[in-house]
Amino acid sequence: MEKNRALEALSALGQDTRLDVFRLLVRAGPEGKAAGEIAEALGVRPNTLSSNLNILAVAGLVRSAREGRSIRYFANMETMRGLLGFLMEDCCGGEPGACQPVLDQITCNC
Amino acid sequence: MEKNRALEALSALGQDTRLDVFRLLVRAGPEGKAAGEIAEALGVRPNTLSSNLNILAVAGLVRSAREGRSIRYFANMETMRGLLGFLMEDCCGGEPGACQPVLDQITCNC
DNA sequence: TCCATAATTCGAGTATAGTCGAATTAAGTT
DNA sequence: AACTTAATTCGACTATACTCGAATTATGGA
Repeated sequence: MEKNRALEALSALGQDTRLDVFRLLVRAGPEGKAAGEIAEALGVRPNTLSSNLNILAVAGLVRSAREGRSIRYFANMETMRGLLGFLMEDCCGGEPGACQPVLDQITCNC
Repeated sequence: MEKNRALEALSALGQDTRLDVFRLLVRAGPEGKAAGEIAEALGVRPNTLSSNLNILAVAGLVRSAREGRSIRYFANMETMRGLLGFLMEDCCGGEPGACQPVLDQITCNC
């Protein structure tokens, strides 16, 4: 991932509502959630949510698919992957092995 | 890492100059870099840099140590570790194993 | 002590981001 | 076609973030 894409993703996630939205979608998994469901779950107005969803979409962190009159949103793990990779680039500069403890931390319970 | 700390770190990194500073310090490794060196390397004014360094420090992403009349800054990998862990929390919601490709991506050349 | 250098703090100006109400588009229903 | 519901777009307002020049603090040297 190039720097500008990473920057876009980071600043997209660095905002209260959007971080909530993204995490909600990550937890929702491949089923995703409709915009209305997200709005209700998080207690944000539809138009505000729409604006934030768009920012996440432009950043590549979510994608959407129409489903009847709803639009369903999904977390895009591909971009997440690129972002984490970017953040760890050159992590060992000067001290080989410095990043191992960092990597060890990242485990999940699946 | 709790959400507010993650949010602080993400929005700190979601800004052009600060992302550059952080990555520079990550690459600098345990030797770190003096504020003046950073300012020169990135071509930012000392006071602007100072403000940005402070934001990174409050977010826990860098720490500093005085050295003569310079102040030397270091990337704080501990916080980085917490942040990555936070972002991957619940990553498998709904689809066990969904996060494995994400984790596989994060390797470094050390 | 006086001066020079490194970095920070302060205050102001500008730009950007976030939210809102209202209007609009899109899809399904009757 | 007229109506309802879901979501988005639009325009305006407010708050926050970023950067800057000037002044200040802190350290080391003459």
